[in-house]
Amino acid sequence: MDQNKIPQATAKRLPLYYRFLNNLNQQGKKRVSSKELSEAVKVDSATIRRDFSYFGALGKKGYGYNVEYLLGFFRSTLDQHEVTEVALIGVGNLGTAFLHYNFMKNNNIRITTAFDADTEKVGTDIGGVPVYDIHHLEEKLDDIKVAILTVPAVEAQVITDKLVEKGISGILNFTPARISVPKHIRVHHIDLAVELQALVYFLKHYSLDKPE
Amino acid sequence: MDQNKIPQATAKRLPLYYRFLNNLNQQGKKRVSSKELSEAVKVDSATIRRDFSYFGALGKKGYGYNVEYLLGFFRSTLDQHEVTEVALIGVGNLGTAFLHYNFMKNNNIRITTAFDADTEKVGTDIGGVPVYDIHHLEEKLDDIKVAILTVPAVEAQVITDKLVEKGISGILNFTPARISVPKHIRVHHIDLAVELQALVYFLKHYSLDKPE
DNA sequence: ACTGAATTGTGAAAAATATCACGACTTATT
DNA sequence: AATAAGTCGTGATATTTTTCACAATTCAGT
Repeated sequence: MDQNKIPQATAKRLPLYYRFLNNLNQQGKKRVSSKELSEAVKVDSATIRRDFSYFGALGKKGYGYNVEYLLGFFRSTLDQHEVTEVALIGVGNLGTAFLHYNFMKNNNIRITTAFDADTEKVGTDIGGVPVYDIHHLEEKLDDIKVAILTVPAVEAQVITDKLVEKGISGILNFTPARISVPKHIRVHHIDLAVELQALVYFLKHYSLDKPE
Repeated sequence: MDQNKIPQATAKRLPLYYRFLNNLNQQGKKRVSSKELSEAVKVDSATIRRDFSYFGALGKKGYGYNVEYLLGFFRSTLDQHEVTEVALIGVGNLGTAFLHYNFMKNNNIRITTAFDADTEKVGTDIGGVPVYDIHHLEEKLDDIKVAILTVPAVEAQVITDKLVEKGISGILNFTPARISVPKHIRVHHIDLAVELQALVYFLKHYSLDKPE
């Protein structure tokens, strides 16, 4: 909407920076240099300075960055003032892992609703989140714009279609299926098997001390 | 070691291609075009052709690619002939999800050993994988080169150090901690909270129909 | 055989990302 | 006040990745 100039690669690193700044702040640190931050998050210090510079001059030459100031800045940049409600579809092991994760701690994100087909799970609370019957997806999804998809691959497209119909904006897809959506909806894929296989491939084919 | 010319971006897509070729093959499809594949995996068709071209001329102009041939080619490229044994450290919800995932179906990867600190879990089998006491990591890890790290963040570095000492080559790190390792060891980070937050950020700041 | 439609493989260009390297400024110390 | 050490912000450059666009080739139909 507004800051379209920020490179996607930078945007993907912002949450990471944010979390580490939070840690530093909690440790009572007042200032931090790009070099220190670099060691903590394993991103080149020049890249960090460049990333920050897209938002203006946030630091002081010869000094570094004021942790509290930077944190406040990122808080508003990352929209941490307003809670984002998220639905979780599919309460298997992976889904349950998400339900137990406290996103509120660092991020103003809350999973408010979960869905599953298993009647044993429907009606329970997991990690404080009520689990509804997936067949009632249409009624219970009101106003939620983001969904985490942790269902079996075969269900992925059917459920996606329902989410789309209910006006979802973004989907974090953990199924191996590459789901199809209208082009105004954003889908991020995280494919655990692909990640594992890619790691194995890199180990076998790339010589040591190569980055990422 | 050998094919160092292949771009990293390409290498990361190979497992994805491989899985979809497998699907096609099981469906009995004999040929496929880069355009079809593109729709299935959501990667631009020119990118797919470019990716394949790093391995030589695998297709036929005006025809496309022979599914079986391509599959065989990738099988050997991705070292699918030799089983890769993987250890899983931390049998929480996320870890359990991995233990139930059958990587052998498409990939010749097998989780052979799991570790946890919880005495209730130690000694059990989950998804056919024996769970050992994490304090016996040193004795039971023999010869395993790849580990999946799904422990609480505070434990991450300590356990990593032990893995390094035992000669691990690669770690798939699901903890929010950015672990430190000697530079010849490869670590891939998958940070679930960061992924979720990045998605939310993109939704708020990037206008629609933007890619990835 | 010929024609038209489909599709690859790739040179070239564009776009995105990362890194280098240094002037300018800040702080601390003497 | 002067000096030294530390650090940012950024122009310039390098590297990586994606995309365009088209000649060359193949296939299917007549």
